[in-house]
Amino acid sequence: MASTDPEQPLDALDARLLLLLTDEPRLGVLECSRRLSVARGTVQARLDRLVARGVLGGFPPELDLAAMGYGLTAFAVVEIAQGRRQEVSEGLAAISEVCEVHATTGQGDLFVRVVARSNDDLQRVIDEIVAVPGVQRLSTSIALSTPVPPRVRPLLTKLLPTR
Amino acid sequence: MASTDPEQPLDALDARLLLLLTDEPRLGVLECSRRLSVARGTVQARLDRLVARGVLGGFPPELDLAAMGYGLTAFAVVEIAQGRRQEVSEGLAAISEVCEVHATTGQGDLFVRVVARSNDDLQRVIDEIVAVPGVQRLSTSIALSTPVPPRVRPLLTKLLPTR
DNA sequence: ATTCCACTGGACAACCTGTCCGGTCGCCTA
DNA sequence: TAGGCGACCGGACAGGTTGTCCAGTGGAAT
Repeated sequence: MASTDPEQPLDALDARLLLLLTDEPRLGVLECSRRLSVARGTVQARLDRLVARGVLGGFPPELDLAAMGYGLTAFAVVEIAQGRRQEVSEGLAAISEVCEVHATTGQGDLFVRVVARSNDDLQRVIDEIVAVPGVQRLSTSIALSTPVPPRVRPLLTKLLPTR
Repeated sequence: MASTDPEQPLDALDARLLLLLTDEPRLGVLECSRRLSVARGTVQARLDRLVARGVLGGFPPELDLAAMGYGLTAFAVVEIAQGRRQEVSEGLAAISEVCEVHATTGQGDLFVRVVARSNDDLQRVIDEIVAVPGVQRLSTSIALSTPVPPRVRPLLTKLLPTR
C-alpha cells in the first residue's frame, strides 16, 4: 500500500541515461551502455521503461526554423470571447505558422507562439489570427533574441547523485 | 556574382523526408529510402545536407516534463532594469526550472517559460526569479491546457508539391 | 530462508550503416 | 552543340548494432 505514489519516476541511472542522450542523441544502446558502464540489457530495459512511463516520447528531428526561412518568432496573447476557447483553438491550429497554443490563467486567454518569414509575413499571420472567429483582441510581441533556448537539461542534472 | 543567396532551403523531397522523420523518428536511412522510393544514398545525402545547412539539428530525446513530475507550466513576463538584460538572463539561466527565455519587444522585457512540480514549487521558482538582480517586476500566468502542442509539421506540409 | 527483481555477461542471427563505384540523366555554360 | 557538373540510382562490402534470449548473481522485501 504505502502512499498512492507510484512516482519516484527517475533514478540516477535514468537521469544519466537521458542526459547522455540529450547531449549525444545519436548514440546507440550499445554505446550508451559502454559510457554508463552498464550492461546493454540494462540500458534497453531502462529506455523501454521510460517510454512506457511516458517520460521519453521518442527522438523527433530537431528543426531550426530560422534555417528553414522562418527567422521571426513572435508571441501573441489572444483574448477571446467567453466560452469559445475550443473553437478558437481549432481556428488557430489551422494556421501553419501557429506553432504552439496554451490556454492560460488571467481570463479566457490564449497564449500563442508563431513564426514568420519576414515582417510582412508576420503581419499576414497576425491578420489571420485576428480573423479567427471568437478572437477579440490580440497583443503581439516579437522575440528579439533567445538568451535561454528551450532546455530540459538542468532538470535532469538535479536528479543526479547528491552533489 | 548573382545573389549571395545559397538558400533554396528545402525542396519537396527534403520536406517529405523531414515529415517522415517527424512522424516516425526511429526510422533508419534505409527504411526512409524505401518509404520515399528513393535510393539510400540520396536520403543520406539529403540528411547530410540538411545538417550542413543547419536545418536539421539532430534527434534529441523528447521528454515529457509532466511525466517527470513537472506538471505545472507557467509563463512569466519579466520587466527588468534598463541595460541589464545580459545579467538578468544569466541569472534566469541559473534556475533549473527556467526552460526558456526570450527577449521581446515592448520594453526591456523578457519572456520566460518555467515548470514546477506543484503550486508551492511554482511559488518557490517565482520567488527565485524575482530575486534575480535586475528583475523589477514579474507577471505570471499558468498554462491550464495546451490546445496546440509544439509543432512544426504544418510548416513542412506547406513545402510539399502544390496540392 | 525464500522469493522477487534488476543487473550482468555472453551468444546468435538479421539487419543497418558508412563508404565507395560505375552509370544515367537533366541542366548550365562555353 | 559539345562538354562539364551535380544529383540520383542500384549494387556491393565489411563492420558494428539491434532484437532477443538465457543462465547466474546479489540485494531487498516477505
